[in-house]
Amino acid sequence: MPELPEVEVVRRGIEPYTRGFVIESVQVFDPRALTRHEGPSEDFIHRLTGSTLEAAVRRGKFLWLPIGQGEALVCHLGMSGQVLLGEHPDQFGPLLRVALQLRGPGRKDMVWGFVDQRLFGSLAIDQLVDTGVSVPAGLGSDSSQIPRQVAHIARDLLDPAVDDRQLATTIRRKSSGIKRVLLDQSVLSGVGNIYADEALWRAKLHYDYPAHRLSLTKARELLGHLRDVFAQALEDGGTSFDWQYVNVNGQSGYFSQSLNAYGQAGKPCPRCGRIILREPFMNRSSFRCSRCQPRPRRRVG
DNA sequence: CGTTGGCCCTGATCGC
DNA sequence: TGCGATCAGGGCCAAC
Repeated sequence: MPELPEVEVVRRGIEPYTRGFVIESVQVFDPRALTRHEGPSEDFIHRLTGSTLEAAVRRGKFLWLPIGQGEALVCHLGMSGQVLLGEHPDQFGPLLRVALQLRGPGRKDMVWGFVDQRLFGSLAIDQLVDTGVSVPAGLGSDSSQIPRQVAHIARDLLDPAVDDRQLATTIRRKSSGIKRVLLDQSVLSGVGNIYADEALWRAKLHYDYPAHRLSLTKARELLGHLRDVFAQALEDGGTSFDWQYVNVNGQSGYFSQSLNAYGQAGKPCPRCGRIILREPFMNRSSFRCSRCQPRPRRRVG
């Protein structure tokens, strides 16, 4: 379940193999991995073949690699996507959906493998459009251009252009529960189920706590917790909840060993010792401490 | 317009 | 051993 830290680990992993690397050939083993691409597989292959990668840029959970001509290869890992680097497509296993053969300047050839079990991830070629502001659109490039299909995605908490006070104000204008707001990629990006639960645990907030009832201070504190959780996960090389997430070198992350709430149902809260609960939330699960994160009371009147 | 609920997709795992 | 049920959840979109 790659979220911002895992995607950033992937970005850093592939970055040394982008600028100046030419895509010699493209193999699409399963066109369902191209659902974000407007057009058939042949179009994807044709537009990518012979192009030169310029950078590896990330905003939230979206990655894109500009290829010139105002276009970029856009990559979203979905739930189970992986980007693997190797020497031959055969080494990536049966879940390999797309392979790119790369030739680097003065280096031997290499293969970029897109592996995805559940097919929620995908690759696409998309037009780069102006964001309308001069600051970089994402991490990894100075360009202020962004793929059209990523334009509606908000900046993330590792983006220096994010103003916490302004973001906290935006959050406080929402009428939804706080977790739903954190997961809304048009408010802020990069947060998924795992890091939302971890940050809410640190902030001692229930997932249904109304966002508009947060004080400005509390909202900003929550953003700080999210940033801390991201930073710790990045240090650890990304969370790996199961074998599905492997970083670009094929190594599993291990932040999952330091999770306080997510996936800890039935275990004692590391802070107070009360049991961690698992509850249905938006067709998935939410984990919280039964004491530290009590269900909010209805406001009287 | 803001908000909300449901759907997509597959393979690992579990229970019988 | 076989097989159906269950589960994982990000992003999108229809509906309210």
